[in-house]
Amino acid sequence: MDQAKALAALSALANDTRLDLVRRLIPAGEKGLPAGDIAEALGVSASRLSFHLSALQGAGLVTARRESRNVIYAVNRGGIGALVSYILDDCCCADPGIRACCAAQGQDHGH
Amino acid sequence: MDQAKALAALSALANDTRLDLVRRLIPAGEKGLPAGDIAEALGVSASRLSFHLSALQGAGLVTARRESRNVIYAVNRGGIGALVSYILDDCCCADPGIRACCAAQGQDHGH
DNA sequence: TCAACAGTTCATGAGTAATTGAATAATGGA
DNA sequence: TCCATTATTCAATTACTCATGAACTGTTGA
Repeated sequence: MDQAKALAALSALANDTRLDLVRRLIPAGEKGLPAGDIAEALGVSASRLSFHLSALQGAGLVTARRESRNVIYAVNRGGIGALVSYILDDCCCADPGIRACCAAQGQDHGH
Repeated sequence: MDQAKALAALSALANDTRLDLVRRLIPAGEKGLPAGDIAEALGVSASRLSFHLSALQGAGLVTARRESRNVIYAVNRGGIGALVSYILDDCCCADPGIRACCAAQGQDHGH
């Protein structure tokens, strides 16, 4: 991942609706969710949802596939992982302090 | 970290100049760097630099302290760590696939 | 083929972010 | 005190992001 792609991914995540969107898609895993279901769950208009989903898709954070009338969106774990790696390794020069700091939170005693 | 703070941090990182800024500040550690040195290193005007540094500071990603005529900026490892934790744990529901995916890159065989 | 359904795209307008250069602090030395 | 240094703030401009609703595309079943 280069800086341009990282920037696209960061910009994609830097939005309330899109952060909610990712949070909804994660539990659905590879199976994904139809756009309509997501729209209803989040209480967001279809066009607005489409706008935000394509932002996430353009940034490589979600995938889309058509199934009959529905378009199914699923989170792209690799894309999110690559972004986190970029932040930790490229941007933060693999600083051990930062990695330790966020590894700690992920386990038990979140500070 | 709540979503509003995560959003502020993501927005702060979602910018070319500010990403470069973080990359410059990391090696300097707690000691930090004077604004003027950073401006020169990045080839950015003083006012523009000040603008971007205060964006990072507002998001809790860097700290600033005055030392005589200089203002010294240093990266806030805890702030960046908290953001990464938020992405991995809150937003991605601690999905093991994503954490594995970015832990792998940080070690040896980055895919 | 026609109508209903599921999503996307487009046009508009409102709000926000970024760049530039000039003006304004704040500090330290002569 | 006066001046040079260092950095921030302000005003103006430009560009971008987002929300909204209408129009459009693609798909299915009657």
